[in-house]
Amino acid sequence: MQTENSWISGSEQGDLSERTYVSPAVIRRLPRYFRYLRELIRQGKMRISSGELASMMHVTASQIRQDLNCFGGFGQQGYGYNVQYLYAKICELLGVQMGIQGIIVGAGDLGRALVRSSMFEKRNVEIVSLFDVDPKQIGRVVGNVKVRDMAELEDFCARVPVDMAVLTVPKDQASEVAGQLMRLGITAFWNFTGKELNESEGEGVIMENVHLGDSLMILNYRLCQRALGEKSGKNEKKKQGEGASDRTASRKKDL
Amino acid sequence: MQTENSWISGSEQGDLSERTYVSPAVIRRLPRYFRYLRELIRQGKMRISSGELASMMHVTASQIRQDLNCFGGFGQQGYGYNVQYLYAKICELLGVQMGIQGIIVGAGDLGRALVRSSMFEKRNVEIVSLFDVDPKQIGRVVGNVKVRDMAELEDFCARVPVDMAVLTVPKDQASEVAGQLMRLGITAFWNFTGKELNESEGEGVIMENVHLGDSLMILNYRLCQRALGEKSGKNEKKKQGEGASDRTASRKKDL
DNA sequence: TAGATTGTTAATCGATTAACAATC
DNA sequence: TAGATTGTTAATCGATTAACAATC
Repeated sequence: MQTENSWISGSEQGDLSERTYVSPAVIRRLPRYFRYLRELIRQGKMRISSGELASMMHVTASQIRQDLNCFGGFGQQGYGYNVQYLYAKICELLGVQMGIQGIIVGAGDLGRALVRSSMFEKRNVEIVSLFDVDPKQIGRVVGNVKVRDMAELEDFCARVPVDMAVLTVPKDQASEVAGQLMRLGITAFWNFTGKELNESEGEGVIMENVHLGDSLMILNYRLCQRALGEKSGKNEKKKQGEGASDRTASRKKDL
Repeated sequence: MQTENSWISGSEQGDLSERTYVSPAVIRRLPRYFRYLRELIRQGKMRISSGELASMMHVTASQIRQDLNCFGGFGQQGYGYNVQYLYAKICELLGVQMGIQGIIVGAGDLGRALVRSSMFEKRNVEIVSLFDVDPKQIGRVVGNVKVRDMAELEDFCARVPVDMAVLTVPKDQASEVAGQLMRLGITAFWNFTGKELNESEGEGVIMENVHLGDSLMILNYRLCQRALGEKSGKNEKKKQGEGASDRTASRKKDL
């Protein structure tokens, strides 16, 4: 049996920078691989087969092999995948090595929650500043990052390269603030405002809209479906401890 | 020309509660229709054609008609769709009329940000309480909702029907807290912890995992792709004001 | 070598788009 | 009525799964 790492230095397995078209469906799954591989590394696992990973992730082994082979062969027949190597490759695909710098515009609860999280650090994204118009926020240091006045933004952007802006301003200010940032040369946005902003609003702009409400709606939909299923009696076995479906009309908030 | 509302009381257009199988792809798009229809109502628009809505949403008119017809005919030939009526139907599909009650477990920045947002109210979801273990948070009132001690949770659940719990606790406590809530009879979760929790962990459990980091990764990926495209010179027209790609090695945080 | 597991092709399945008859 | 636009079928496209030869 070979050593765990010997094969890593094997034949040049597909130049990542010259890869051909990869479908959006595959791309959207990469971050999930990233997360699971991270967890496997944390657990000290050295190798994994597509079948084992598939059962962890609740997908088919076929899909995993198909996905990874869009970018070249990362595994080895009879062995499986080396966890560290595969993780490194996924990181490379996702551009983690770039180490982009971003700012957060809007230092409200959400902006502060994001900057304090380990999310950016884990992905090699550095938040270099927060911006707000609220005097109560300006000057604060949140999670090691200083909150600056929006008035300083232009000057700041001239001094510090900003690859990306996280938008956590109120919805009704989203368009205006985004426009302002675009004029300062910022071309990538992670938009939490709930206002769906469009990539066509600026030449070559990357806009990643996050709609938390959509996710809540899907949850609501599923609760509704379950309730309908129970009511129509199609669900034979009566669920026990089910408080949601039959409930009195009285709902006092009890504050 | 008929009045704007006359046709609403027309023939029974498909009983929503008896509908047949609808594909997940369609379901996932419903919240987006919900958002756009809301905006149209806000703008006072009375009717809209599939073509007009399609160009607003950057999808095909065909897809919109196909989607809506999964649930029965909501439109009228030669006229289009009545905005109010269509909105009402989408709400019905998504179960907005249910008016579910939820709690938020974890009163950190994210939990507080969520409870203060208008997200729940807009979707007829009521947050009846926040819970935390931090004495500094317990007793506070955030966005009209009281923060209670986790120790009171069991008693609270016995008194108040809780359909859903929002998980905003730290990642390493996610599994434990979710288990605790399941034992108290809560069967639906909106999980922000970053720890991917599984539906199979409880009988009939609905788990909506939110992975903000995945969205950040896709943004990072796209920035990477753009940078590669520029480097390989395939992008003929030189982008102006592009600070992200060529940058000095010095990156001081400037705090 | 024999066993295991990938890489890859072919088959299936599902989702989107195009087209047009129905009808308001 | 004529024009507009849906509802719906058929055609295309894309994504997933199954199967197995290649190979470590």
